[in-house]
Amino acid sequence: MTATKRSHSRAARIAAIKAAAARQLASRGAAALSIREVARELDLVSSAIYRYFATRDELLTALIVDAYDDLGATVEAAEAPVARGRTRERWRVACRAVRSWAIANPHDYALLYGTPVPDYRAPALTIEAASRVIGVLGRIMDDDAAQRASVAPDDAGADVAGFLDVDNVAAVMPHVATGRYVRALIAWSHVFGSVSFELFGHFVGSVQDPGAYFECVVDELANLLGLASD
Amino acid sequence: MTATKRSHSRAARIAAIKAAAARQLASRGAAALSIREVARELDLVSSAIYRYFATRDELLTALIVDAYDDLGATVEAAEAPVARGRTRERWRVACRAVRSWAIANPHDYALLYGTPVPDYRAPALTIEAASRVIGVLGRIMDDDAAQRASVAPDDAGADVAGFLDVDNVAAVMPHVATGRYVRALIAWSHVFGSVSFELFGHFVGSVQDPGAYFECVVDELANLLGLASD
DNA sequence: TGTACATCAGTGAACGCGCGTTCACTGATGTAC
DNA sequence: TGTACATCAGTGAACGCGCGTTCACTGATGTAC
Repeated sequence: MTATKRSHSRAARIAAIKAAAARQLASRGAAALSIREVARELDLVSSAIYRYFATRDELLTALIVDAYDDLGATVEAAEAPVARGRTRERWRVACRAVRSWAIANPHDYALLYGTPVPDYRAPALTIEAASRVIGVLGRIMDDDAAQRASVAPDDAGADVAGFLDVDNVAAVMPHVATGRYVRALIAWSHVFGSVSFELFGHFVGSVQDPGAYFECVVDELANLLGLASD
Repeated sequence: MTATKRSHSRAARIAAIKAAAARQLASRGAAALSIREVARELDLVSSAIYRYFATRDELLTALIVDAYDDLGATVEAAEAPVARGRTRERWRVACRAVRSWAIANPHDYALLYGTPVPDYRAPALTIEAASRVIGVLGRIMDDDAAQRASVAPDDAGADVAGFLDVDNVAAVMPHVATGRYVRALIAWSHVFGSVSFELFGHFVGSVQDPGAYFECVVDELANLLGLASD
């Protein structure tokens, strides 16, 4: 009982540490995240943090997992209200949500999809956390395929079994034909590729209004996927 | 005359500093690049470096410019031997060259296309240097369009003038119809998006053999661009 | 309910490290007459 | 060709900074009998 009291305040402390660290991440980026600075913000001595996180990397891992989860939840929430059958609109909304989240949280986005932090090795935990967004985008493609199973025979004749993790991909979108996996991966990865290019400054000189451009891209990808128009 | 001697040895020093810095970049990444470490490698005192580069950022800028140039030259060299008319093959070869270069020089690639270095603002110089690779890929698309001007009417009806830097894009590929610009940008940026995903570990769990996958992607992009098959 | 003991949060000092940059300087290399 | 002067490369010490992590400790909170 009192045990719960102590563990409750412990949980609160952990949350406070993560929140402070997240704020620092948001304002100065992952490289600038420092245990001493976190401690300062909480009016603690730096060594106190070690009661909660054994190492800087452990704290960073927690932030990564939280960020993936936040992104996943955001995209889920954005896409949920759209009628299940309107797969193209779901796709659009989900893609927009990814981009908006990235723009609102550029350093978190960079932490997840940018250059890996040097000397940091991502534990399996983070890979699992990453799957939430993948799940949303995959489910949309899958629902579309399920609705119109007969329509498009796979044109990409390539035998994909040799170079994809077919089981994993199939688990995410069981109704999508194997021959369309490559396009699905292109569409999925391109969403992040576009956002990265925008955030990292590679559209300077070619794209003036990234928001409008992104809309076009999302529709082109929907075409590539053969999503039903509406 | 003797003036040239001094300036020659000066140029050699600058080259040596950049080479040492590039080695460190290659082995530990941009964040770990340190003027003191560079000086150590050259058996110099750290302050000596300031005779040649006013600041760490200036050195970093030089490395970025060199890296863009190296990438550009590599892709140009790879694509040059292919007959000009075989645009699809040129596209394939150029894309492969981008990927190979990235794999061979992962830290340079990350410096160019990954998360921007914190507190580093890229001068216009680097943007100019970046255009060399863009030029190669753009020229291929343009040559293809020039050869078969009549063929594909633009299907993407979007009026692109509002959100692209149409003049700049047109300068790179004057024969490509405005309506195809978005696809061209998708193809171009996706090459880097795929390479980034591979290098940064986001294909773990879905792509087993990134080389084979990349081949498929490149062909899909060629289809998207409507490049003549051969 | 009260006491003896164990657990845990947080302290404060220290270790050992590396960094970018400045500054006054020596000595060699080049220039002008 | 020789000398007086200016330019430049490189030195060595220092400034001031921040970092992650360890360790022996105090005092409060919780547990067992």
